[in-house]
Amino acid sequence: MSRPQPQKRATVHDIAAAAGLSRGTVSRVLNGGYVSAEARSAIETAMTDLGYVPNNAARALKTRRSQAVAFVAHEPHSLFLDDPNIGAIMLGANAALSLADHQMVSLVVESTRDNERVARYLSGGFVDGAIVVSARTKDPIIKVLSDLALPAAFVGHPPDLDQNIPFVGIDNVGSAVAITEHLLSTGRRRIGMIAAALDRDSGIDRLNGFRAALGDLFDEELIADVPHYDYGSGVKGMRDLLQREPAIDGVFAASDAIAAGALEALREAGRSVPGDVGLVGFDDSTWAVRCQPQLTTVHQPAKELGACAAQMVLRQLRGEHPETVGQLLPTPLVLRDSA
Amino acid sequence: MSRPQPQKRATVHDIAAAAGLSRGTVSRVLNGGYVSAEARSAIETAMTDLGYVPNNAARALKTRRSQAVAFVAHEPHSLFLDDPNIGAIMLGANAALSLADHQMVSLVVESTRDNERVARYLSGGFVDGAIVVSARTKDPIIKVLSDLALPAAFVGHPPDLDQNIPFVGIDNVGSAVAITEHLLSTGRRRIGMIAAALDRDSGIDRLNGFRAALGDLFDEELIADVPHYDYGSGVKGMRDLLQREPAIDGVFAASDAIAAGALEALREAGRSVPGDVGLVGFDDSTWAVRCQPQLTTVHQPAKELGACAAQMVLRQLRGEHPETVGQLLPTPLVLRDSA
DNA sequence: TACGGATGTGTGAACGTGCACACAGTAGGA
DNA sequence: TCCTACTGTGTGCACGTTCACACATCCGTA
Repeated sequence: MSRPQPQKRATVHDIAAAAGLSRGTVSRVLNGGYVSAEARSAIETAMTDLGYVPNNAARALKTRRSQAVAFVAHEPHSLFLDDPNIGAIMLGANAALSLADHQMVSLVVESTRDNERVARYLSGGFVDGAIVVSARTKDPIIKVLSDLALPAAFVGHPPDLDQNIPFVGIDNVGSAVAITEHLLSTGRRRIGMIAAALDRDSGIDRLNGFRAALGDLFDEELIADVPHYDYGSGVKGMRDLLQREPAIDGVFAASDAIAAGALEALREAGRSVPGDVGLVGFDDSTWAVRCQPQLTTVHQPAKELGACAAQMVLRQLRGEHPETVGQLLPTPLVLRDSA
Repeated sequence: MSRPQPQKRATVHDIAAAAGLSRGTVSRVLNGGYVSAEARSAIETAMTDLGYVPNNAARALKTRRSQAVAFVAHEPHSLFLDDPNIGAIMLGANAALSLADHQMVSLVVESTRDNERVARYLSGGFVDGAIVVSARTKDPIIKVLSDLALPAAFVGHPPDLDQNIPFVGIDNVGSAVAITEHLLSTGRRRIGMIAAALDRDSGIDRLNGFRAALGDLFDEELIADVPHYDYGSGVKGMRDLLQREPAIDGVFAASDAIAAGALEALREAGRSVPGDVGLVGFDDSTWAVRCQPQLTTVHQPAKELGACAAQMVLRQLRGEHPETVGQLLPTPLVLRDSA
């Protein structure tokens, strides 16, 4: 019935003409203002009839708003895939943004070259704001954002973060204390930790919490320091610990992926979990339930973190100043079979 | 030294004035055309001095090009996280697009409501093209794309895909034949399959390949049909198979995640792998090396699939018609320990 | 009657860019 | 000498929208 209507898209002019009104009134229907009921309904039917969709580029040009927010992930690609956490954060942010009619544009920073590309992109007016995850200490992006005064929010917070940039995170110290105390409560006394990513706040804080919870039982020798939160690091770290202290009876792995790797190393060394060694992880990711035995771990509300960061950016875009600069989300302990 | 320069961004006018030339010449420097060497260098220094970045919105408005390509993933969120494959495809596409100065915008389709949102988005001129992964048979998005005549490419191809829309994929049938023949070559005779996602080309093709390779040995009873390519489905499917045929000695899992789940079910039933049962997967994802024993599987070039789809869209944007409508990438067998 | 406010509508001017066109100068060939 | 082709540059307009402003109408009240 209807013609294929190949490329012509309806504009405000077209629907104004169809409704017998002016461009201004159409604009007011879209953006709010005084419009009579008849005018509004006439325009709305015209819009559905002609299948009107506002032209984003024109709107962006005039309003100086792109309706897009960058999601900057500072991770090597491989880790991006290996760590389900970051994916969940991204999905949470995406959901919150699209609910507010904003588009998420994801940028992966891997090399220094990428860093420049992203800086140029952020300063190019392509986005109205930015969500940054897993930034490092002394990350150049922190300075870029400060200089641009671009509305932003961090997931996690590097210690040198600008005071005015809001962040959302979890209480890594408190969570580490809680899970370590759980290990202690099951009677473990020679407890080690596979600590990862010590160039980031999350890594440092988990180690500090562990140290604080153990008190006199803490032994520097029982810390294995690995670069990433991944499976391979877990295998390596656990082998290391076993060599240094064969009598080890408890391990706090800085992530579930690391715990899974540790489990493998323990199995290969003939130790049973939780019989010989109690093992706990961190994240409550899909890893936790995949393992045999399933992992006792700290639940990290990844989706909520992303959503919360998105809200923080959106609030700034609405001109509101975030009443809380930093926000910490709760992290319940999840008790399963590994400790 | 330089003033903070709070919000004013340089425009073509500004650099034209700074270089003592006209807007037109600046535009020609940016987009090609006759420009003298002196004029070009004068403009280029003015651009770097003023930190000029072209205004995307204005350019998009004028050229009717957004320089953005949608990445449409038709997956439940949970699967998006569970399946590393799709993440790798996304990263491959992203890399190829940003190399060509295009932005990738990822859209996750989960519910029918999402479907409408995406259709509206695609028809809204926000993107110049679309990459679609894991579309279902009779997916409404196929019709939307055909109607819009939007440059697109599919990863994988539903049988009812429009003849003119290019796709890239792997030879699922051939790969399934190859891996099944490997199982046969190790002496297995009662071979079952955990088949998944039979509403998609990949799922159907893997099953068909399996059937073809087995010939007379094929037994309908030894097919467990599960909905998704995930771990949980693997556990369930394998339990099912074990109950139907305790003497089963080989299993082809439709994905590595499924194989990992199957491994768990086999362990729980006291069967050894590869001793009692030979097990093979599909994807060569991180799952394959995490398992104990590591999985023999089919390597799926996920990143390349994404990159290839991106190229197909870019070619169309350049006005070239893709010389090959469909392209299949090679999938080498990876022999490890599980069979 | 006149006035001020609330409500409703139309109009012109931008936003920053690319492109068609006009124009100018030079060189080569008939 | 004139015509054409090529190189190089400037100018006006349009892309589709929003926003400030002007204008018009209606009401209640001084």
